[in-house]
Amino acid sequence: MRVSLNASCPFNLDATLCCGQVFRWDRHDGWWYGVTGESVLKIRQIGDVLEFDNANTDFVKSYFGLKESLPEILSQISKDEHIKNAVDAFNGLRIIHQDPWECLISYICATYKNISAIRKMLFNISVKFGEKIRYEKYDFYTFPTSERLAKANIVELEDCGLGYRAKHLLATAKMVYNSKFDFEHLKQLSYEKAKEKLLNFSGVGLKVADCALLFSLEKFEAFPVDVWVKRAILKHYSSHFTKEFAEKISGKSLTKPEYEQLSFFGRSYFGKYAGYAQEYLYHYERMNH
DNA sequence: CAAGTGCCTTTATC
DNA sequence: AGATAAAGGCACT
Repeated sequence: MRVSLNASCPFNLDATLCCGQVFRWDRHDGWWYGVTGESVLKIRQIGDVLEFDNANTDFVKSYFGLKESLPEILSQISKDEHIKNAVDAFNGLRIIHQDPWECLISYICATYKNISAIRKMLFNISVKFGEKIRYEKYDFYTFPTSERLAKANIVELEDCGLGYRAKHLLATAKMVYNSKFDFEHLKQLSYEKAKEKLLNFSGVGLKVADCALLFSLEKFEAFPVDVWVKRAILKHYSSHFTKEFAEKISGKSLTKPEYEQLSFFGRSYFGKYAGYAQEYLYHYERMNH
């Protein structure tokens, strides 16, 4: 399948898959392979042409956020020179519409880990608890269902390299499975209400909730603040805070009120697409630190 | 090479 | 309410 992207629909597949929002995509021979739902999606971008196999066009457009008007979003968040530089560097980076269950579990695993470690944990979980799919010459695994993870035992999960995250993952899987939790319903709630619901899960604090809201529940005002975003804010937006506050939060992890303050700054300064600004700042900071 | 640091933080306990 | 310590393990220096 081929789709031509016109000038009003900028897209950068590599940046979108490399910027650390998703963890289960791999590149082989110039093509990206990832499991979405029950099947493997194979995709590459040559110039303004998107080529893919094993998926329909509507799904691809919706998964990669191609239905949002990126030029409109980028013009809304381009409030200053620094964000404009980040946007220019990675123009076409889009927020992926991930599966909410997989996204929540991924970011529970992500606490206090780096991206390569997160990828390993999620790979291990998928191999052990997911279904194998053979596609071309590679093996892939579906992301395990809440039922499968709810029925796992804690040692099996720890063996996936999860450490203390194993108990949070298990507790959340049990809550989701036993209550038949409806993630789709969260999309209809306000950012605040949906966040409140997510915070009830074990292993889900402000940062993890913001990631799930932004990357899978279409709450584009969510502004997750991790160490990289904190650094970017201190470097380029410190004038929005007192000198004492900036000094206090540098070089240590954030307390709850400190997190709230930074995240609130992001939402009010960048507006309703603050999450896009966050992702450009995050990626730009990581690539240029 | 050993040891230290950092990692897309949350929770339990004061 | 708000601060503090503890919680895998691995990659990188």
